[in-house]
Amino acid sequence: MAATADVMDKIVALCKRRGFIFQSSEVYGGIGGFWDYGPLGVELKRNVKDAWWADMVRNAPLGPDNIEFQMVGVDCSIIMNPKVWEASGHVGGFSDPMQTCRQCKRHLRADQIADAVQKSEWHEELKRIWHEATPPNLDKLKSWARKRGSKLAPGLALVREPGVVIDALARALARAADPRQSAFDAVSNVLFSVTGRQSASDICPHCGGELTEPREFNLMFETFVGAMQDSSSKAYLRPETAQGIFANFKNVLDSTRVKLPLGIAQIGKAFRNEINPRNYTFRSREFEQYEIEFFCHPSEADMWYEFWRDVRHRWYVELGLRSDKLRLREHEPDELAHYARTCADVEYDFPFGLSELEGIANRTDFDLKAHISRSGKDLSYFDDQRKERFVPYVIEPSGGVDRSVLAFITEAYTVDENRASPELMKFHPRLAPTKAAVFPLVAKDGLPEIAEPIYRDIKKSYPCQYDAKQSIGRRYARMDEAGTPFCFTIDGQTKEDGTVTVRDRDDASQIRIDKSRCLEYLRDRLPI
RNA sequence: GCGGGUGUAGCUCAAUGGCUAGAGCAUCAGCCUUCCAAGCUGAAUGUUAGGGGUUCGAGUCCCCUCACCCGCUCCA
Repeated sequence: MAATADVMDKIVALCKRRGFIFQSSEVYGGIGGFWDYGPLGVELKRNVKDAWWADMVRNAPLGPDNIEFQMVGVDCSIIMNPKVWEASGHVGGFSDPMQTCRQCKRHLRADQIADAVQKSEWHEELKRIWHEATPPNLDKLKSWARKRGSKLAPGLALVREPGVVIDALARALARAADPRQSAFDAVSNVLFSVTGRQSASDICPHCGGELTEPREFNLMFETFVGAMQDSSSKAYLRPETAQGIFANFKNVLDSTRVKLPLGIAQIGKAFRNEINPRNYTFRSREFEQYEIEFFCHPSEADMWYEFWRDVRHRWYVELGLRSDKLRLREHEPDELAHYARTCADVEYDFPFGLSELEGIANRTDFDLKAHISRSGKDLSYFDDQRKERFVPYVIEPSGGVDRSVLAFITEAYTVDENRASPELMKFHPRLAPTKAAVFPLVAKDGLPEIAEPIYRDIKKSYPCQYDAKQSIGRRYARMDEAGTPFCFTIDGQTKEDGTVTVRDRDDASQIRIDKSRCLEYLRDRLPI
């Protein structure tokens, strides 16, 4: 674990040193959960998004049995009518009331507490002792508190202040007409706290300690539309781009002559007020998503789900996530969100653990039906072939752009102690921020005069750097850290036979090609 | 939000409560250099996170604030 943490630290350091990723507002000490992309990072991220848009939208793959289907894009506003988020369930359901244990300081979801208490070992034992005798044996309870209790539930009132609690229990039993009616659940609150006011839902399942009041954690950022800040002007920054697509489903149908099956794609920012952003850019409060909502007939939903799951997994592999760190994992039925019938995650094993890059879900007709019901608009679809009107099912491949970028960075990061410059970034050439560099071996003897036109020629087609300063080794090393796949070097031999060397980033090998063929060399190795 | 840790140059780190806060690496300039962070010379770089206090004197001790990191929680 120490070693893997070190790897992440090295990656973070390289990303800062070379200008991939900076902490947002760093001059003011930073701000948690927000990150900036530097000159190399913005090129890398743009390449990732461009590759997605090119491969998924403009040149979408053929469907099962080579079905050609339609794929279009949208770019929706970040702030939408708040009713969108009421319909989608985000206002009500996208928040988790949390409670904190005053004793052990654990943070717990309020809706899971009562259940967890019932299942806890200390609760089982208390219950058993209580029911063993009639009336309950208080001495036995007292000795349990001293021994087992102090281990299992050190935060429990009965354990912390046995005298006070046992007295309170004795009084409660004396008051009861029939001790047998003093069912465990009815008086158990006395066991839990000296005030007797706590119930099983206010007790820490781990240590028996008292919890704070439930606190609302709505993960949506709030803002106000217009200058007046009151409840009527409250709005939200979108927590996902998907709802913009659902809200525009009818607009797209009515304006573009598309037919089902139909995919609508969007890349854009989304915002979630995470309780605790962690793991570098992985869990950010402001992040970018690429999402497809793929609308189809309900009877074909399973087929399209499998299709998209495999297409999306393959896309990551083809862009360089070749190691066994990339995994495709089907969700277990009990893991599924309320809106999803089936779901698979594309996961990457980062140094900080296996984490999700993208989820592919069968969302059924949940979202469209929610918007039909809330807005009163008819969002159903009439299929001319089938002569049938229906609410489409939706397959949703929803990926995190920044998470993918971090995975590509992590996979590309390579340490080779046999090289003079051990650290390098082996980006897929399609993703590499800079595609090539041009160096005169020395900054004299007419070499710069040969190199500069080559650089200017390449620059018209590909991001390219020119560098004549310092030793050649240092220049190669800098390009290795930037992940530049190819370096062209002009040397003395260039003046004699017109050839330059091409140096390969991954193995530092060199070949000579004619100086007129540099651009052609790149075109053969870079798509588009 | 709670607990723990950290905060000195771009990076890694020094500096017993005591002189003008130093060193290596990196950066930049010049020289040299015909293929892998080479060599020589030189330069630039700090509100010691911010604020307050104790003291003759604070990077160092105390308090507050801020930020980041690690747990609890999270899923694009």
